[in-house]
Amino acid sequence: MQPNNTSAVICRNCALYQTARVLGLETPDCSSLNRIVLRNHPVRKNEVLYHEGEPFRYLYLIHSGSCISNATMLGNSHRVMGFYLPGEIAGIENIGQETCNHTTYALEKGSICQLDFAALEGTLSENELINVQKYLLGSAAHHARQLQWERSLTGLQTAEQQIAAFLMNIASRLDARGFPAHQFRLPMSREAIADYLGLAMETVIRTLKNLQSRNLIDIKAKNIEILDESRLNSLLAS
Amino acid sequence: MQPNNTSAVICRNCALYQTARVLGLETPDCSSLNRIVLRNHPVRKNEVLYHEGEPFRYLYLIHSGSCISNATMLGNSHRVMGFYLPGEIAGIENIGQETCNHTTYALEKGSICQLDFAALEGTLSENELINVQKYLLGSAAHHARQLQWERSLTGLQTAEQQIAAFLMNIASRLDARGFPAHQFRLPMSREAIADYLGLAMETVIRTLKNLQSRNLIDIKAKNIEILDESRLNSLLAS
DNA sequence: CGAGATGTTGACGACCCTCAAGTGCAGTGG
DNA sequence: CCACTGCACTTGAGGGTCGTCAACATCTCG
Repeated sequence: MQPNNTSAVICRNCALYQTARVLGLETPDCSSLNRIVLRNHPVRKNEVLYHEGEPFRYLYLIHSGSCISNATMLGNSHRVMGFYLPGEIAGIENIGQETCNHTTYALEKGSICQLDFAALEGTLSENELINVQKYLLGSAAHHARQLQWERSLTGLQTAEQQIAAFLMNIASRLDARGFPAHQFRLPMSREAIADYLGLAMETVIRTLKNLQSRNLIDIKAKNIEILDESRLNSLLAS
Repeated sequence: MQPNNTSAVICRNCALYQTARVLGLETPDCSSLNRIVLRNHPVRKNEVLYHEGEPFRYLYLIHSGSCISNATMLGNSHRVMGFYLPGEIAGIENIGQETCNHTTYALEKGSICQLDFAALEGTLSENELINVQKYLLGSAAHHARQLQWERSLTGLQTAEQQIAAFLMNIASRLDARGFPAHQFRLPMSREAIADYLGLAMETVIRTLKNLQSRNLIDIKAKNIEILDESRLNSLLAS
């Protein structure tokens, strides 16, 4: 068997690598987590990670690809609750309750790590458990800050500001994991963006086109390039 | 000194009581937390718990009264980020970073418990620490779910739906801590509600008045009574 | 009691949603 | 290779909701 260099490199982009480091492992191959981690598992487009209402047990660390979360609202309508990009942890908001309250599935082909959260306690030493919990607590708090910031953007602002904020948000999250932040692919449909932001799909399209005509961004289908980050940012300062 | 019955009773309404239980204490007086907890500390109206940018160290468990969080946005404008009601934990979203990113102050006279988060690790036994971390992780995840739900309400809906959702949200949070959920006081100003929801203050006022004229709620100044919960809920199912 | 903060009401206009028609593109089968 | 079908996306016209502005009322507290 050849040395596991490739997955080691991939692992650096993902939250699991951080988790491994917290465990006191210096080797990035995460070997001593193998009992509770399903590593580098491929997922197909539209493959569901977890269903709304099913018992909560696993956290999913996105290696590559991206995911979308949907939830059922009052009146049985559905709503896009969020997106997970490479390196992020899907399912962390389920901690502390019996069942999952979103349905999360892959937007494109990719790979994930599956971490058996329920088995953490029985598997790790007390010291290891403290470190993993500390790490997850930090991640959950980070997630909450992220949501708080996003919540503060919706409603008050114009559609243009919301779209700009959405793009900057995706860019900064990609940047945080070492991916190119000025040229990337929006894996979700225009409709999903609209649903997520609470706008009409037509407004999303018109606004993107308008930003393009002013040379702030360049879009071709799902591929986006941020041409003038500072002007895009200054749109948010109202 | 007389037995500490009153604060023991108060303590049942607050997150600290839960924290004490996780620590394995059967007595609700939280006595063995005293080294890291400042208990039942009175706060005046407008008294600041923590400032944006100052080092993060404490969690604040609201005994009585309520708090509001503000944050500085791009362009030095300010925005209401959230409210904390009795029994909730202010500051939990700061975990994992060096500094606080909101300014949080009391909306009215009340009392709080201050928990020295930084000193948790050195003070508690490994087993106790695991339990406290587990509890805080659950609280942070709960907070994230709450924010996710709130985020999903803003933007898509009409002003009326947002106001209705806001009222139901406050009511359910009060209900969760054993307070009356159909008749309560809105401790924050109309302007703060508007800012929080991303609406104009005038819209908040007009919408509340409209709900009142349809006998869904009754308002006198800051005192609100929910007259028809089911119809109020059905507004959300669009 | 007076002054500033907070809350209320009305008129008008902009932004964005709705509805509807049309375009481009991917996958399928002939 | 080309129609065909379905879906995502695009574009246009019209109307409703809510923000802005301004005047006024009420509350709070020294």
